Formats: sequence, structure tokens, C-alpha cells
Amino acid sequence: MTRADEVVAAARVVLERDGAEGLTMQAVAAELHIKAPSLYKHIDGKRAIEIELVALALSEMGEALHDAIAATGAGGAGPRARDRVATLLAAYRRHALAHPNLYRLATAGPLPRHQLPPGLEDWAGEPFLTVTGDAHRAQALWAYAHGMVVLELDGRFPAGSELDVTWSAGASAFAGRFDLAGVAHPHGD
Amino acid sequence: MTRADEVVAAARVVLERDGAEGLTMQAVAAELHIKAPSLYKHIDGKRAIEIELVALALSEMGEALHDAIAATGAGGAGPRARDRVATLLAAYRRHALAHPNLYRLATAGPLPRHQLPPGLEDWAGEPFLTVTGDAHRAQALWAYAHGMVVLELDGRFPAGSELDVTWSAGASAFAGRFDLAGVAHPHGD
DNA sequence: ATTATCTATAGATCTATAGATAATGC
DNA sequence: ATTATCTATAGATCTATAGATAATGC
Repeated sequence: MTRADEVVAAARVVLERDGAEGLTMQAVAAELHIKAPSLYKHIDGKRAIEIELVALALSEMGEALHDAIAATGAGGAGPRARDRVATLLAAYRRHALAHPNLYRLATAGPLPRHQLPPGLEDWAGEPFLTVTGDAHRAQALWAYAHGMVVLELDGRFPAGSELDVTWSAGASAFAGRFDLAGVAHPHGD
Repeated sequence: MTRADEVVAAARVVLERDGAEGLTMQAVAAELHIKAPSLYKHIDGKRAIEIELVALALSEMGEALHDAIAATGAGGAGPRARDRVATLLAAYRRHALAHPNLYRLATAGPLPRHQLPPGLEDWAGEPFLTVTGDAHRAQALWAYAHGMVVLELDGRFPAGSELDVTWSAGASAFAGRFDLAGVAHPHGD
């Protein structure tokens, strides 16, 4: 682990603990028991740290999602479509809520695409394509998951909301079309 | 229009033009051709301005949504459910993209519920309940709309995404269950 | 020699208060 | 008198650079 990696690791600790607002060069340095100016000998500045954290977040989220749907077994659209959607959503929610500040950092604002490992973004989102079988439905499902997470993190749902039921309603909605298609247009192959 | 209202109106201009980052007391004062300290004689501070802006944003969004579904005519779940969902989503998207910075301010972070006009939040969200007929599905649809908007605003969808199609896919998904229900469990009344 | 760290500090903001000054309305 | 505005400024941060100092490795 290079010293630069240690800086990023320390930044992660600070971010998870104190939020984006608390992520300052001084706080990161303090986490390493050094002074802020020393950080600049190892990493290019605050923005560089943030970009590393975004890459890390995408990577870990991708892993959580791939793992989750791998366990459901492969397969296209079918009667188990709803289960697979629900499984994916549950993994997304669990992972995001377990690392709320890292999740926010990685999803808020424009993505520094040209500074991320090539393919990382696509790979992380792949599971949405896998469970929906269609690029547009994949994007829609992802947007749904993201919307639910940020609203939940920000406490935007009224008190007393039964969020498990709401999440479930979304899973049904996004799997519904498959079920309906299965009834109305049985696969010819 | 009280001077306090003029301050809020100026703040809105600054926010829409320069984003949340540019919304400073100095910028608001400059918009009114006065100096920042003078603002404090009219309004309680920056946070007070922001809260007024959130109330304004909720109010205008609520109006846009109510207007949109009013035009589709009342009615419960039925074959036109998808149209009504699509109409609501279109209005949500159009309004949010027309006032991106106000939208962000109003939806980012915790809602100052106790400092908003009573009932405003519920009223603004009512159209989602109207078109879905169910509180959980309403929340899910709202989360979908919000997710789509913030991802679109932040440029998070890959270049070349056909967002109209994606929005449409969500509308179909959330209306699908109604269609399916209509097929599988015809209304008994 | 090279590397890591330190102190000192420039430079850029922001919010908000204190107290003075000018203008308006009774 | 009251109201609106101004100047001056306290107080709090943050990022980042410059240059000195100590420690490590050949």
C-alpha cells in the first residue's frame, strides 16, 4: 500500500465518519497524524482524493450487486424476474445505506468519467441490465433505486412510511411488465 | 411585496443563475444593489432564505403536477392508467429541468418540515397518489421520478442514452401492474 | 541524495454583528 | 422616531505553496 493509498484510506474513514462536509485536507491529515501540507507530497490535492473515492465506491457497489445476482442464478426474463429484481434492489439498498457518505459522494454531481478506470462505470451498472434484459429498463430501474436511496438517506419520506413495502412496490412494478409479457406474448423460441 | 419577499425573490434569481454554490448573502445583496449586511434587517439569515425557497419550490412543483393531471380528467385505475402516469412524469421532468437549481435546493438534504406551511409537502405529492391509487406505489413512483431527474441533471446517464425511452419505460413499469390487475382481476364493481 | 514532515502563511471566501449615517414619516 | 443602508470588521474556515528541518538509504 503506497502512501497515496493510505491517504485515500484515511479520507474514506473521515468521509464515512464526518460526511462530505467534514472531508477536509486537515481532517485527512489528522487521521494520519500528520499535518495537512504533508499530504500534497503524496497526492495531487483534494479533488484527486475524491476521484479515488468515487472509483472505490463504484467498485465496491459493483461487487455487491454482482455478488447478489450471481446468487440468484443466471436466466433471462421469466417467472422469477420479480425475485431477481427484488434481490438486486435489496443489495443496492443495503450497500448504499451501509456506506451512506461514500454513496453520496459517488453519486452526487457529475461523474469524472475520464479519470476513472475504463469500464468501471458500465461494469458496476451491469446487474441492472442483467435483471431487466433491456438497457432502458435497466436505466429506469437504476434511477428508481437511486431515488429511493437518496430520499431515504435524506429522511425525505414522511414519518411512518413503510419503506420495505415501498421498495417492494417498485420491484413489482419493474418486474410486472415481464410477467405481463409472459402472459400476453409467450416466447416463441 | 415586503422587502423580505424581495430578498427571497433576488435569492431565487441568484440561485437559478449561479447554483447553490453561488447563493451567498453578498450575491443576493448585489442583486438588490445593496450590501450584504443590509439583508439582515429584513430576513433572519441565509438559512431563512433557503427555507423560503424550498417552500416556493414545493408550491410551484405541486401546482405544475396538479395542473398536469387535472387535464387528464379524474378516474381510478383503468386502461388509461399508463397515460396518466406518463403525463405526471412528463410534468415532473419538465418542471424540474426548467428550474434545476431550485429543484435541487428543495430536494437535497433533510426537509425543514416544521418551518414549512402545514400540508404543503403532502399537497405537492398528492398527484402521485392520485395516479397510482396507493400510498406505497405513489412513493415508489415519486422516487423513480426524482432519481431520473437528479441523474439527468447531473449528467450521470452515459452519452447517447435515449432518456425519453427510459422515462417511458418507467411509466410502463409503474402502470403495468394496473394493466395486469385489469386482466387478471377484473374489477367486481 | 532523497523522502517525509513541519511551520508559516498567502489568498480566498462566507456569515454575521456593531455602530455610524442618511433618509423618511409623523 | 423609525427605517434602510453603509463601512468596518470579527471570526471561522479551507486549499495550497514555500522553504526549513529531520530522517532514511545508498
